Formats: sequence, structure tokens, C-alpha cells
Amino acid sequence: MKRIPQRTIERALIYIRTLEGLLKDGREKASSGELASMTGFSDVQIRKDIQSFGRVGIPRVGYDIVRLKEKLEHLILHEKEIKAVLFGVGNLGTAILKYPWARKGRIKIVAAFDPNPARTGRQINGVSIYPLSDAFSVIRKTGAEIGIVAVPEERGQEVADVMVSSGLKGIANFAPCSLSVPRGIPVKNIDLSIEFMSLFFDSRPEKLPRKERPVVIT
Amino acid sequence: MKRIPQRTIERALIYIRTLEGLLKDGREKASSGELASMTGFSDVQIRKDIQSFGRVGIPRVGYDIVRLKEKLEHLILHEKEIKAVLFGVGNLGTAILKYPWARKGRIKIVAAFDPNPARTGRQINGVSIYPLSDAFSVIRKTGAEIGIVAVPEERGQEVADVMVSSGLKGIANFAPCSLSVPRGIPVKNIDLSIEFMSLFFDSRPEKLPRKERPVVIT
DNA sequence: GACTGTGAATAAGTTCACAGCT
DNA sequence: AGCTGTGAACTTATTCACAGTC
Repeated sequence: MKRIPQRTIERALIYIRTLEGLLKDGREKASSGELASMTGFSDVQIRKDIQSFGRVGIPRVGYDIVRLKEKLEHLILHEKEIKAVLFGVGNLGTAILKYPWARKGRIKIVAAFDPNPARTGRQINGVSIYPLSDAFSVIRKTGAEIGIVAVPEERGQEVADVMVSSGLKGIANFAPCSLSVPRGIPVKNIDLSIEFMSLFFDSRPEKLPRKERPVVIT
Repeated sequence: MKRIPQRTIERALIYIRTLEGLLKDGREKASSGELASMTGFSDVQIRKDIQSFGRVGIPRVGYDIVRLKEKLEHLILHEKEIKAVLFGVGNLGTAILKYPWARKGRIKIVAAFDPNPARTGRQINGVSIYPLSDAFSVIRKTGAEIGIVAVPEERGQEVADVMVSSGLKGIANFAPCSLSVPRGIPVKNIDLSIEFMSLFFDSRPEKLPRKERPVVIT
């Protein structure tokens, strides 16, 4: 089977969410045009994306929502479950714990750590919160591979060091600071403002369809 | 001056954050290679990006951090200030209010709304929290243009409707659901899990440099 | 030698145009 | 007619290869 383009994968998660919304409204079919207006992508884009997952639509009718959703989820779920641990259970960390991860692929948060003793010992959404000093042993015991940073920026580096020495293989950094880690450990910086800002930069002048642009004769 | 590529703009925010980190450590110069290992992008990528902002580096030495940061910020700051309002002051909403927006372009959150009376009347990070019913008048009074959705998914659509009828021109949606709004109002869906997931999908097999791939003779 | 800067080559992504199905 | 599916054209982004500079 062909490789699925990176950007298609990113959009797939939006499609899944959109289809869930339609299902909740009792809908059974949806066309690429409809999905387009709901997601803000173009209808061709959506058909091209869906193409990667095989032939699933019915001409004249559209896509069967349940079937399409299954196809998309299959992509996300095909690999083994990925275990992650969270560092920092403040507002952002708590929001992350409460996020519906179960609906998106097989990411599972197996433990959380926080330096503040007032927060440890509890559970949020079924995830236990441990003191930072337990990180090494808990990570080893659970076999977690990925660490999520959601501490204030002053503590970002400190926590990153703990993550590295506990043997985590990748880091997702939600804190607004840069982390330095040994090469070989990928760090994905996730900045709340980045996607947000593109709302404005996207609306640059020449967003017209190609047809409407002046033709240049060479 | 040439247009700056979309992806460069997105990366610029990461560069700014990285440079701030270096400055805090008392550093004055940095090379593309160093920035590469700190950000996870390639060194060529970084030079190409910086190229868009004019000639700013010094061969053999690297980039002057302060100067480069100014150049990058100039890009982000060149437009007028954008006023935004936030809907939903739960964990995620609070995290958004506490985010260092001031450091990223000219986005300013001028008010927040929450249906829960226990949360209204207070301020977080200098932003007042109003009941949902005040949305229309506060938005008109402040001249806000953009709305940020950070409510639980069940209330997403309800809040989106309020935003539309209050005359907001764009929506950034952090809630894990799809929103339906009239066409003409852009919705940017920001999904905490999307960027996160790319940590795994990025590491696909053929990520070797081109040189190391088998050569095909045609 | 150790950097930056950049045209050219390559790859990835998007849009067009239209075939095909029901 | 009204949809999906898809090769081809086009655009954008990344990487290579190397010239230029200190």
C-alpha cells in the first residue's frame, strides 16, 4: 500500500472529529463538499486525502460516515499502543489529562508527575500523579516511551533532563521554551500560539483560485 | 520584498523562543547548526528561513542573537494589534490566558467569557471574566475580532453561535469538536493531539538523506 | 576551517480538469 | 445531474552543492 502523506495524516484527525459530530446529529452520509465547508479545506483536497485510504465513497451519494470514520481510524490505530507520561499538572497539564485521547489513536497517558506535593497522590481522569522523584522508577515500570512537558517555562529544562535520564525516547513540549536534549531524542515543540497565528497569515492577498489570477504570457 | 513562505512563518515563532532561551543563558551568537540541534530542524532549513529576512548572519561567527530575534519579531509584529476574546475559563482556557502572548506578535486577549457564575467577575492575568450573556456588548465595545473556543465539546456549538452573532470575524477552536459556522468566517481547529501525533508518524522509514538512497538508473 | 548565503535539483503538496459511476 | 476518483499541471517546501566571506 502507498505511503500516506504527512499532511493527510494531520487532517485525518480533523476529519474524524467532524464525522463524529455528524454521527451525533444522526447523519449517515456526507459528501466531500459538505465536509469541505465544515472543515475549511477544499473538496478536492478531501477527496484526495480519502483516496489514500482506498475507495470508500459512492458517486452521487457521498461517503458512508461510519465506514469512512473506520477507515481513517484504522490508519491511526494500526500501530501498537504508545504510552506517554505527563510532567506538570497545572492548568495546561490538567487539560491535557482530560483530553479525549482515547478517541485519537492509541496514545495512552499512563502516569503524571508534578513537583508540587499538594498535587501528588491524586488521580485525574484515571491517571495517578506522582512526585517528580518517582519519575525514573515509574517510567521504567510502565514502559512509557514519550514524555509530555506541561510545566512553567522556568522548569522546562529541569524536567527535560529528568525525562532524558529516565530513558524516554521522545518529548512533546507544550511549554513556551526551548529544551536542549541529546541528539537522537526528538522534541516536538507544540506552541499554542502558532496554529492560532496562522489564522491571520493565511489570509494573504493571492489566495485566489489560479483561474482568477492574471495570466502572464511568457 | 519577497513573500515569506507560510512554513517559515510557523517556524519563526519557534526560532524566537529558542533565541530567547539562549539570551537568558547570556549567549550572544548562535550558528545555524546550533539552532538546528536545538529546534530539530535542519541547519540548511534554518539558513533558508533566515534568508527570507535579509542578510543577518556573519560567516565564521554565526548570527547575532539580538539582531536575529529583532528581525524575526519584526515580521510577526508588522501588522496592527489583533484583539481576541476567550470563551471558556476551565483548565485549558486558564492556560491560554496565562500564555505569554505578549511575546508572540500582537495578539491581545481583551476579555473572557464563561457560563459558570463562579468564575465570572474575577480576573486572570489582567483579563476580566464575564458571563456569556455579556458577550455581544463586550465584543462590540472592545472591537475584538477573533474568538477562541476553549469550552467542553458539548458547549462548542452553542458558543460558536454566540461568537458569530456577536460579529467576530474568525474563530480559533481548541475544543475537540467540529463547529459549524456560516461560510466566510474562518475556523482554525487546533487539536492538542495533532502535532503530538506527528512525533510518531514523522519517523517513517525513508527519512534517509537523499544521498544514501539507492540510485535508480533510467 | 568554519561559517553564511543561494541557485539548482528534488520532493511534497495542492489544484485543475475530466473520466466514470449511478 | 451530481457525486467520487485520479492523472497531470502547478505550486510550495526542502535538500543539495557549492560559492563567498571572515
